[in-house]
Amino acid sequence: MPKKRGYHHGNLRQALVDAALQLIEAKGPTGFTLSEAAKQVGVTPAAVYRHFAGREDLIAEAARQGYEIFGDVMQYAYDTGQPSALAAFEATGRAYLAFARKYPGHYIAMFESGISINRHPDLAAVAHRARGVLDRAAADLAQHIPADKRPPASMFSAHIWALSHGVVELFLRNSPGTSSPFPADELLESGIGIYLRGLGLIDPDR
Amino acid sequence: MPKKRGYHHGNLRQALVDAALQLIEAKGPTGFTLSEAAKQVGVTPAAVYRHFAGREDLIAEAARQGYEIFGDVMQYAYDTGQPSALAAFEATGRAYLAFARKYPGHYIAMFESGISINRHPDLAAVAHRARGVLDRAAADLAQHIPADKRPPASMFSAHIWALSHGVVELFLRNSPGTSSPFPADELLESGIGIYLRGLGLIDPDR
DNA sequence: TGTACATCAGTGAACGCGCGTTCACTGATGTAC
DNA sequence: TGTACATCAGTGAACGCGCGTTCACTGATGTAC
Repeated sequence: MPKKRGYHHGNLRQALVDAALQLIEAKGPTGFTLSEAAKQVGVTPAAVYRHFAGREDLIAEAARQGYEIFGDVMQYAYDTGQPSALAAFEATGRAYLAFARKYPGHYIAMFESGISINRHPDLAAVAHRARGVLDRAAADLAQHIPADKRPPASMFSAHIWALSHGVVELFLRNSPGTSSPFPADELLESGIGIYLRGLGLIDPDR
Repeated sequence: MPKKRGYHHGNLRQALVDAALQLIEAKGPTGFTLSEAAKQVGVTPAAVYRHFAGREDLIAEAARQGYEIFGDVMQYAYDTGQPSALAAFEATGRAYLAFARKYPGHYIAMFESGISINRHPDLAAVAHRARGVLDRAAADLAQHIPADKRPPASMFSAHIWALSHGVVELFLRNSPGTSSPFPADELLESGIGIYLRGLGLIDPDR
């Protein structure tokens, strides 16, 4: 990160996004203000408008970058688990939590900032890509269930997505009075394990 | 609800809570402002301070009432399922979702308003009570698992809580680009079903 | 039943604040010749 | 290499706004005698 070089900043756009992420992480999506992000970067609030249409646009960009990273992380996890459908699926579940832990600012911008994903087409696209990885992992896994008792694959991914999201919201951060009884990873891991056993995909005695 | 009777309102305190809940439901926890709640009730912003210490105090009261209702709903569901531990457990899961659907304002105040539950002791107490019902249902259920392969009961309740919360956040409301593939109830119901099967508590062929 | 008075529950004006946003501007940078 | 000029990326002052909160006040209500 280059020191400020007088009048011109050099990479103000990204610096603003980074500042926004930092503020969001520190104070929540509400705590972040355009002016404060500008101040943190050492720039006048008006300068922001050279790069973004406004406050929401800046948050949207932060979220977009988050979905980009999220998609990559999920894809990498999926690839790592291959060729085992089971391993790939478990890996994506773990990756979800890892992402939330490692990129809390992005996570909040994506899921808790109240951003309307459908108002920014590119945001919707990149979000869809990330979601697609989990869907594919679920579809692969569904192949291993006898067709007659096979629930739709998108249902799996929805279940796992919901479980992961709930674990993050309730147990990763210190949410509503949650004196977390277990570490979040362990909770998610065991939850997914029991779920997969319920699908008949894991030996009950494993 | 009595018409405004001139100078004195009659039940301003509760009217303000109701207005806050309505605003929170309509615009999210951020959208709610003290002044607007006062205006909606037909009263000066200053009048609010006769009844609440300030903005956060008002939200806290809304959340408190939410936890009160939530606790009742969960308790009722638990009782309804008795004496079957399984039925009671499933009922509480369903009750979670029903509560979120029926009382969205309360739900948001409780879980998404960023309220710090530990700053208001009575809030913590009433939240703890609600949580306790789910814990008890899980403990009852754990009795039916052979002791040597029985995971701690608080883990169940955490799993179910997380799954329920995730379903609400992602699929009940129209959250981040969620073109919900399934109704939330169905999703939660099936998820819990698979989970319980994974615990060996439901016949695989049921 | 009537009156005096204490208490309660509002008013309305004012405040300071920080926000998002705009505007005309100017300093720095890049480029054509 | 040097100069003129267009373009870019900032400044800084100003704005209107609605917020949360305070204050001295006043109208309405309840109660004691």
